[in-house]
Amino acid sequence: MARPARKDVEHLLPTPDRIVETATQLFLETGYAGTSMSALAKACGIQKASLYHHFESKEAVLFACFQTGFAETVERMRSAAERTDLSFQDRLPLVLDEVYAAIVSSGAGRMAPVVAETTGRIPEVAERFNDEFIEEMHEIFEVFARDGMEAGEFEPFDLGALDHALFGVPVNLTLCRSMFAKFPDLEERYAVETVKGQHLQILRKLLGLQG
Amino acid sequence: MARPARKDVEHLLPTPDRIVETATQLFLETGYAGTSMSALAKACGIQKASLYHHFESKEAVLFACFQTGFAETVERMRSAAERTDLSFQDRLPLVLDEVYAAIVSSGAGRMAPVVAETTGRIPEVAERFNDEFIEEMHEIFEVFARDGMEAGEFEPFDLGALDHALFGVPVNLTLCRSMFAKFPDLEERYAVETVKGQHLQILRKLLGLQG
DNA sequence: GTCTATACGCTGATAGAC
DNA sequence: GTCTATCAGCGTATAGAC
Repeated sequence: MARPARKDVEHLLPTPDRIVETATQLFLETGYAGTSMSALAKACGIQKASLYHHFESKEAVLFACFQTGFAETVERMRSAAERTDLSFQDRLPLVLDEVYAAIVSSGAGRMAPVVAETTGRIPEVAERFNDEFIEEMHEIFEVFARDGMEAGEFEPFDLGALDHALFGVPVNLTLCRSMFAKFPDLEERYAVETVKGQHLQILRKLLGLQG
Repeated sequence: MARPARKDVEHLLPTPDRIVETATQLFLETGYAGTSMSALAKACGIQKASLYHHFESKEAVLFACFQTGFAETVERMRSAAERTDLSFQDRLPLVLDEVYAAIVSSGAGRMAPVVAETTGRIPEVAERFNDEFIEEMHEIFEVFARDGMEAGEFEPFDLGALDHALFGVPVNLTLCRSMFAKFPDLEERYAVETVKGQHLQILRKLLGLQG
């Protein structure tokens, strides 16, 4: 009996990319330890042994998941922060858009719980996550905020505090959206655009842009 | 040959409590799926089979970890928020102390990544976490903030936004402290008291208490 | 590059002695 | 209540045909 034909979607990406994308999804849903190579193979529509043709181990798959997207994400945020054709306060919502893309919507930031889960046994993941993602994002925003203050567009405010105010809200949102992913009212209670709007209010008030 | 004497510390708590406490610690460090019953037994200083005398399954241990402390934590926050002998602005740091205790220092909030990891297969955990912890904390703060505004002590500000400003910062801090637990400079970069102080600045500014 | 088949340790869980 | 001994099944990973 012939093997049933695969769905077209499985051929949209070369196998290694498809594995990484599928693995990312599964790690997000059930964690690293909770995702078996068998489950990954099945979700990819290939046999388990074929995984080992592309990646030498499960850890290698994890590393590959963290190799993707950091640089692009950081560069998108940098571009928004350096839009010198705009005033600082006009750049603020653009920067915020990139922060939410990076952390909540499509982003690397959603992997934070997986980093927490694996940091004990695979510390390299946490190191890369910190060096290539977190530190970069913080630095870009710090420069942006300080320049805005020096230009007199933003009221002076503690840069460290501002940093927490910027990243805390979307990180909390991502975690809630992950914890309550199965709740039917998720999109109501934790709507990205709504929270982003409220977050912008917060930042504008802290930077003295109100009124 | 005689079995080596146990350390005194293992006898400070009755066995079921010791199991729950040890399991909480292990779940925090290596996740639910990443923590085996053998590892738990060894960390408790008992045999694996003895675990099953006290808990009928691994899931039962997880539930027990989430049964502990929610009510007390919520009540401590409520007490702080309802200190009618103090002004609203004097209550604010006390409320913040309880929020940090609940989420960062000793708290139930540190289990959020475990909730995220298990919500797909064990949705009851996420439901309890939401109903008995998150929702309660939000409601207490919302009442506190609204009453403070109505009393004229706080400037009016969007309550939803304020909510994100309150919980985002400590949730982000907890997650960072979990991800970078092995970093030698953890206590420098992510010191609880420092962040709490910066967080208080943020809230005071949003509530119009500056100056 | 994908498959079938398999090695073998570890998993959650149980039986039954003490 | 704790132990030793054991189970079936699943975990990661490999061998070798096509």
